[in-house]
Amino acid sequence: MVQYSKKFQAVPEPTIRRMPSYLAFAEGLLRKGQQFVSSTQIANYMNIDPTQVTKDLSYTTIVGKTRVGYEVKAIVDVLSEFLGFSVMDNAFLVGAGSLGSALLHDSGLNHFGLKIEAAFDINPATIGRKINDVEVFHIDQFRDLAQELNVIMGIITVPAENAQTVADLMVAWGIKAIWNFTPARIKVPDDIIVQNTTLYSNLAIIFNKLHQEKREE
Amino acid sequence: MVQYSKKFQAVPEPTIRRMPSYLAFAEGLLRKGQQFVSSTQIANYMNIDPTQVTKDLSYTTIVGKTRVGYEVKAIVDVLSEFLGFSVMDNAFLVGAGSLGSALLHDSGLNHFGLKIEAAFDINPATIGRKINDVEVFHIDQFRDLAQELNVIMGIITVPAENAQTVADLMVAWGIKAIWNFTPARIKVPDDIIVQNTTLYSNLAIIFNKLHQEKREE
DNA sequence: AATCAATAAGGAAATTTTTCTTTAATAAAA
DNA sequence: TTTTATTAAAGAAAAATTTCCTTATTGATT
Repeated sequence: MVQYSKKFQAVPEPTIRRMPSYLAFAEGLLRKGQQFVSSTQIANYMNIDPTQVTKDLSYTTIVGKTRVGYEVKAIVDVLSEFLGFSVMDNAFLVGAGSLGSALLHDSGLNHFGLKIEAAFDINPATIGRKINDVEVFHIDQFRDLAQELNVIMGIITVPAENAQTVADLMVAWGIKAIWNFTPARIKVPDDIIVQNTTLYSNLAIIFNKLHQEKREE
Repeated sequence: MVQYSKKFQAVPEPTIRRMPSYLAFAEGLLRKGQQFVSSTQIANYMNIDPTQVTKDLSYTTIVGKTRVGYEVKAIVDVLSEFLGFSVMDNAFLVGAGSLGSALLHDSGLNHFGLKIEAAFDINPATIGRKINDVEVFHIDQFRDLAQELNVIMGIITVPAENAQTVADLMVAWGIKAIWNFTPARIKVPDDIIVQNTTLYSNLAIIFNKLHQEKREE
């Protein structure tokens, strides 16, 4: 594994997974005008242990006040910054099908620092159309456009069997990170960051729990 | 935590998360006509340790053959069954916005054992419409329809601030599991299964890795 | 026929993550 | 002013997960 200096200790992935929810909670409190929030409150909201919250927040520069809690505004500011939500990164999306266009419509991505600059597909019916102001190009045009725009992320929302082909293209285009929404795993060079997001994994977890209940009866 | 007999040992969540990818891989091999697959091959595809694969598969009834591997067809059959993808469960979806309609369009859910019977919203523009043959009703009609159809799962794709309200409704309707796509955490009775699927968590992980690279430079 | 190499499987060890415990600080209450 | 209760924070312990190690099996090679 990669070595880090003590200053930049690697943050556990489960911690990073929880942080966006802390942020969403704090944003809500901020809107309601609440100034401080305790780890107990956050833990209660998240249904986790309070020490988990303090441990998680200790990876950031946020410090709490005994008997008071954390400043809500500080959580919002520091966490947005920490999670990389406060700087805008550019992305290309390949596969303007149903999931692809859902992402194109999702303003949340914009809010959390991701701007989808262009979409690509091979379906003539969608090429040339605009989805939520993002134009859909033929995939062959990717190379030219990648030159123009400073795009660091590629989003794959094509059918699973085409995932590797698209990933290869993205690597060739010089993309740094790939967000893969297919259940297929892709092979890329070591320096490319890959995040697999498979909805069906979540479905599997739900079904497993449902069936577990049945087994216990 | 819940107690299980040794026969029905709880399967680690990370294992269940990986299984749909094993399944997708095996389905691909089956289409290509490959009869056997080794843990090494699967591990190579997944970029994980081979023993991880054998450990994961050992939770199921699948057994491998030394020097040969696992039967591809067995993996497909057993894993589909094991993950609950081979029986169809019924769901209601609340929030027919962009993410909601993407899910309605996604044939993968059907393939993996989930049928969305109806969708609900409060937006008059979408009520009455059909999205991929699924009708959109006003949310007040939920109660009546829940009686008719044997719906065990509720899918929440509304804005985060309305998640709790919708969840409360779902619990009142007698739903057993909730698939929550908002970053908000919902409070439900202990016997209700909740699966939180927040896209932005994945975004946070990517950004974190990207920034880590920068720090290492 | 004998040897070699690849593999599954089970157990042990290491690592990671979560939970528990203790301590110190401090706002609120008495 | 003193006491009490709540909290953050740091460290220890426990639990969960992954990786390593060993063994046995068996198809392929010599």
